[in-house]
Amino acid sequence: MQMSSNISIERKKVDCNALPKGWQREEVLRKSGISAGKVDVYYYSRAMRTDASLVPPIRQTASIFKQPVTVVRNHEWNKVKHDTKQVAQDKPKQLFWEKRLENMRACHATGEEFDDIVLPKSIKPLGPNIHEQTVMQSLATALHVLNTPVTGQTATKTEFQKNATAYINPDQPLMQGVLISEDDIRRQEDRVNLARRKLQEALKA
Amino acid sequence: MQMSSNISIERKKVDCNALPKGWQREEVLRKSGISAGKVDVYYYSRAMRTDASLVPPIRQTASIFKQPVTVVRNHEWNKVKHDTKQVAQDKPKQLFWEKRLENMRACHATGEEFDDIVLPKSIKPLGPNIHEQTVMQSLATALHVLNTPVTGQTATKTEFQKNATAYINPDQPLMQGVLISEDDIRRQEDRVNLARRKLQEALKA
DNA sequence: CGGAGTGCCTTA
DNA sequence: TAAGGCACTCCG
Repeated sequence: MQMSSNISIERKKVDCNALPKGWQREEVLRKSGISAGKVDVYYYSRAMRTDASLVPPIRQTASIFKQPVTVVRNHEWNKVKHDTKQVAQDKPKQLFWEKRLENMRACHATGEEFDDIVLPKSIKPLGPNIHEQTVMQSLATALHVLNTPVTGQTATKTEFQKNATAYINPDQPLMQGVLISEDDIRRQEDRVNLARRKLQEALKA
Repeated sequence: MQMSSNISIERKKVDCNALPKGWQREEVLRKSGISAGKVDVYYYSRAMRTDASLVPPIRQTASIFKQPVTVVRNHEWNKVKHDTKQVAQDKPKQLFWEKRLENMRACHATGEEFDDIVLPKSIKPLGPNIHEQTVMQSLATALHVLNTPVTGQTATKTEFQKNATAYINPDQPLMQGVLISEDDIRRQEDRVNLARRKLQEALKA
């Protein structure tokens, strides 16, 4: 049986010289359960996901939704166990927040601006005055933030023109629904296989 | 590389006569990787953790807590996207559900009842009319269901007598807080080492 | 943090 | 060399 002599060290960030510049190693001790005492190691290049600078520019004010409330008699108020699971509620989402990025361009450290990125034809913008570069930013954010599939909006173009605010799905980027066919999958498999064969041949030489 | 000629047979549970009653053998075919085609054999002695019959008798009705609600104009009601993340809320926990087990006893298949189980002296019941057999059931359920440490209630006996419902921690069994000292750990290590030595000697003979 | 699933060392 | 068994990774 092993026990750490210092129980307060359960998370530590390490600047590790063996790592490429800008990478960081974090060790987190598992505190409970079957696997208590094991260590999970995480590597980060640049800022973490929770970094405020990577959060899209949605409204920052507090939630207006009602929260569950427990009423207790006065002399017991400081003994009540608060159920943290119920307190955590999502903030309301700002619709069309992508518009705030509309006139901004990414640039090199030198100040030189990047060229526009060209999206595949199957990705079509959806929404009032949403054009290619805005969908690009919307889609990139969705891929970065969502931990569910990115499929686009399900409402039709007509519905969106009638009342975009009513038909928008705020979890998905501002593009028309994208369908991946069996053929698409097969084509992608072919590309991967081709790349593998090329790699094998390169390794032989 | 070996592959089964019938790809649908990649997991099979077998009632094996050579096994003691109640045991089950499962064979799982490895589907990918270097060791694809190899078979892993698992033995189970009773139901798995997810078995519904093992869930303690907590209240089964729906939540009475308020849920976030979105008001929409009438002609659009069937187009609203419901945010599933917000709908999923925990059911309220039934306090003192252990009382439902109070007059029940485990028995053999023959109908013969088990003797009462005697708990260590360090485990003390806590709560209105909670006695040894009820703590036993409360504790057994906690050990089975929790994936966090089982430590007992933190409130004092006096607080519990004053207002059990206010001071109860519903995540923990109905026993007074239990402390494991370094000495307890050392004593347990000694017991394990002794048992190992006995086993070694038995294996030599 | 748990569990499914795979890597790979040990044994005979 | 294969089977057994444990360590480990990966992902939800």
